[in-house]
Amino acid sequence: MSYTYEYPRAALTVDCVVFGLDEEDLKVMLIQRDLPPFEGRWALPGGFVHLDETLDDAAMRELREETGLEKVYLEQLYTIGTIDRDPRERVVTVAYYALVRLSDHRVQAATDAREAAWFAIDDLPNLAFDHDKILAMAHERLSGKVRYQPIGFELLPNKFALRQLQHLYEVILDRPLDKRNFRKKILAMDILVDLDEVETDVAHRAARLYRFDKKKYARLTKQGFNFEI
Amino acid sequence: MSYTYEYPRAALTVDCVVFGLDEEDLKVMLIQRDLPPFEGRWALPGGFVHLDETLDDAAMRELREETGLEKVYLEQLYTIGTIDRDPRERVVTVAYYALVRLSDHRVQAATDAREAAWFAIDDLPNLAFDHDKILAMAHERLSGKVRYQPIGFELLPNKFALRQLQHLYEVILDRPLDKRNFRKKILAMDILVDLDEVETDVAHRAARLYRFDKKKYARLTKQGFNFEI
DNA sequence: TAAGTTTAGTGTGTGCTATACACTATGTCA
DNA sequence: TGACATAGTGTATAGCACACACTAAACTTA
Repeated sequence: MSYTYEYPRAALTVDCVVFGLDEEDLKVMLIQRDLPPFEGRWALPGGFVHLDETLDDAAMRELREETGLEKVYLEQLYTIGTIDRDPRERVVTVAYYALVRLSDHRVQAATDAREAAWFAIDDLPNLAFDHDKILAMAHERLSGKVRYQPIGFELLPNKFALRQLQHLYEVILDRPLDKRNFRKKILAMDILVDLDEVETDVAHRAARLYRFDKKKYARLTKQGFNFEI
Repeated sequence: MSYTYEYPRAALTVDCVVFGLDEEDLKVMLIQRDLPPFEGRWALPGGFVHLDETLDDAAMRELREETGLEKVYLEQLYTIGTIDRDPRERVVTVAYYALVRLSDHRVQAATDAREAAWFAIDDLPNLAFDHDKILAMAHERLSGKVRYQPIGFELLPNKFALRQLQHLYEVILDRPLDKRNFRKKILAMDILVDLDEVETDVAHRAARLYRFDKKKYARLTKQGFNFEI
């Protein structure tokens, strides 16, 4: 089967920058290419957009197929149309970034035989295509957005301690935050639910657990409240 | 001439939301379609991406061809891949928004015979395709971005009075601002150059003229300064 | 030329918010 | 039971956001 058009057309792909957070670093999931070009190099998960799916759907499908991830927070980042970004032909890619809870989605192997792995954001391998640029753009967007949108919670387990939340912001914003001021600020927003539970299996005093209250946040937002760290 | 591919491909277009500001309102430039579908309806300027041009270039070219505008501030907005957004076939569009100085670019007729005209943002006609949604998205982006990036100056003449600048923010943010606080804030940023000139041909006390100092702004930004209105 | 009209241009006080900063409480482990 | 590790808490200060009203200057018109 083949398809013919009056004018030449670019191929359209999606690529995903998948962020995860562990006790140490901000991480990114990469897959190892098993085909030329850039065979053997690490790359962002992604692939061609089908004609019967939206761009968002394509991004989700590729994530599922290549990394086994499902139901993650996904947001469009930017569309890159540099002419020679793919050595084979003109390929325009719609870049997305995703936030996943490493605690839930334990480092899974890719379902379709390619190697998939997490890399610390400041210890990345050489990447295929212009994926380093896309990744840098995603990182920048995340750092910017996390301060005025409560998307950070997408990286934490549903139940989390305030220390974990603070750690998240310290890692993403790359600067230390004052514990007392941080707690004051976040609790004053009144968007967390105190679960009346504490951590278990920790070798020290256990911290209280909270969860992010999406509904309350939505309500407050309608009343003009602005999230900001 | 025709082009054949192994898999079907979406058509790729760019569409531009062009903002301008006059003494009254925030305006948008639209063109009247002279071909089906939506023949006769108003639409965003835009068209197909050629294979030998980047997306940015395509957006600039379409703007030039359809509205006569050149050297305007142009920024990518979002890529829309809804499946049935064009009744003919699958069309993915990369939306841009542009800011132009109405003072420089006097309302020009389109160069390629289509009608082009400015519309006040809150008095728009029915638009073709999903252009109303794209326009709303652009408006939202502009309102958000104008507060923490000095892009508003792209809508003003190079020499402007503080009243005009304040008016710009009042129109875009859709709320009144206090004159003294506004002046204090903007002058304290130290990103304007006092030109030691005054308005002419006004029927009242003439205001001093300023211009935005791009270089100074860049320098300050490197030192951690953050623009904010 | 005087009065009227229109916009330019200016300063202060008050309350809130950001920030800096250090100790006690509680649980685990040896 | 003592050492260790992290949880959890309050206050003081400085700077910033915001509210607020009058005088100055230029032109217009009677």
